[in-house]
Amino acid sequence: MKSAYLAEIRHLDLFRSMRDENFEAVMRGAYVQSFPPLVDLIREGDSSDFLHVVMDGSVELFATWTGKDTTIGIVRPVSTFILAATIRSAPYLMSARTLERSRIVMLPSEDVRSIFDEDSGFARAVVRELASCYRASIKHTKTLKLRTSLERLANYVLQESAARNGVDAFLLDIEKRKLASLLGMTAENMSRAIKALAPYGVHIEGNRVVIENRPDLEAFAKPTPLIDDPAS
Amino acid sequence: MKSAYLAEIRHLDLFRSMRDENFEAVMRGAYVQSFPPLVDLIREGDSSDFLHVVMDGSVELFATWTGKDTTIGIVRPVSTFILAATIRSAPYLMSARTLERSRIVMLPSEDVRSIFDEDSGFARAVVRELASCYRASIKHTKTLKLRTSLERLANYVLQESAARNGVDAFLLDIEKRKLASLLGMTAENMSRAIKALAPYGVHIEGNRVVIENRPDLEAFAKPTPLIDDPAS
DNA sequence: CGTCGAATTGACCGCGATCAAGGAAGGTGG
DNA sequence: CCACCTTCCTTGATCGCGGTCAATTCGACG
Repeated sequence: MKSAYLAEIRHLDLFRSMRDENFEAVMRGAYVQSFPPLVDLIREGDSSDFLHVVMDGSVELFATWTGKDTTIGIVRPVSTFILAATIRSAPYLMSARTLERSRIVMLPSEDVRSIFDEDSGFARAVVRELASCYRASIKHTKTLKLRTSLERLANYVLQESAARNGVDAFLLDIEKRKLASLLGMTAENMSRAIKALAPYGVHIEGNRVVIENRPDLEAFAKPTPLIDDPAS
Repeated sequence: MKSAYLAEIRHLDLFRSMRDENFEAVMRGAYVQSFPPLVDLIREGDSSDFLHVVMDGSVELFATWTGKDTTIGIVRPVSTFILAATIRSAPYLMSARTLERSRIVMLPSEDVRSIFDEDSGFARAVVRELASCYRASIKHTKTLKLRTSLERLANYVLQESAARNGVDAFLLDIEKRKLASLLGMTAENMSRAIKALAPYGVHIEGNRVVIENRPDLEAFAKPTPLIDDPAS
């Protein structure tokens, strides 16, 4: 594996505080693979053979039931996914597919579990990571159950802006239909929601988002750190 | 604190594998308190001062936004709640209130965190617990986004039956309006959903549930372990 | 260009929310 | 012991958000 990747992975919260020897051990069994867009990486129900790390590109996590499917999240570099299944040796609850050409590092789950058992620094990092994932999932539940689709979209726009240091204009980095699914609505309804947001000072054309009246938008969206702050 | 409580807590997955000295240390700062029904134990946004353990009674976890509120989960003896906030020293994402007269053990968060830092057995137990919470939350998201309210109710009935060794008749241990909120619907809609379930072989009168035709119910509910199995 | 998938738009429908009223059950006090 | 009250549950009528179906339009790419 390229040493540039090794360094990047080493700097992830998850791997930063583990001992050198253990990091090297877990990386010995790792391999990198490059995938075209729309490749299924894992399927829900499968057993967890690898912990995945996204180095480049992006990966969609989604779930399926009786033919329908819904987007649960998007994973961007550099971060891991399906850590919980790896730790619990349990079947994946979500499927994953690449959205664009992506480079993925795969760490054998068994290696991760055995290092986890003997490196307390790593174990603590895993705890922090899982606590974050759990809290993110609770926030997702809250926005789904407490807000209308229009409110969810408005808060999404504010979140994306905040993630870019509060700029008022930016590009959506996700297909609208994926965003619709993530926010729990249909693609058609997303189109209408985008129009319906204009009176509150947001204009979206193609993938270009412009916030023209932030006070109005915030008055409508009523964001709260207890739902919308990705940290905390 | 009564030693009976100590023994029960000691047998929780979370505390089972920590060293004796550490268990005693974290229990020294603990205290037990008995609450009447409908007492607010914590409020979302507050900082996490205590890890709570429900010994008797039941506790509702719920979240609020702009006046509305929704039930996220019900905690029954013997288990803990808001572990993630404790570990991350982050504000609570959910509020908690007693549903009935309840006995709660409260462990100072700071003690939990410091033991967590030095007892790797405990740290691993925390990881397993958090991974479970996270996976449960994902399952909740999946049922919300992929199913209609009637399907959610049907699967809830099957889950409760399974939790009682598959009996065909049992009592709801939660108010219908709470159940409605948990499943993401209104109390009125719950009443109608209960009626609508009768053709599939389920009859609910008061808090008495009777499954009269399990094959029909299962054919309609289409349960899957990837959403409905509380373990895994 | 031509093609294919995404996005948009319109028309319609239905699930579930809301509003309003009535009934059942359980607890309390006279 | 019973009248009363509170609380939850139920039922009916109506509304609207969001889903579905269908038909264009847009846009990226070969």
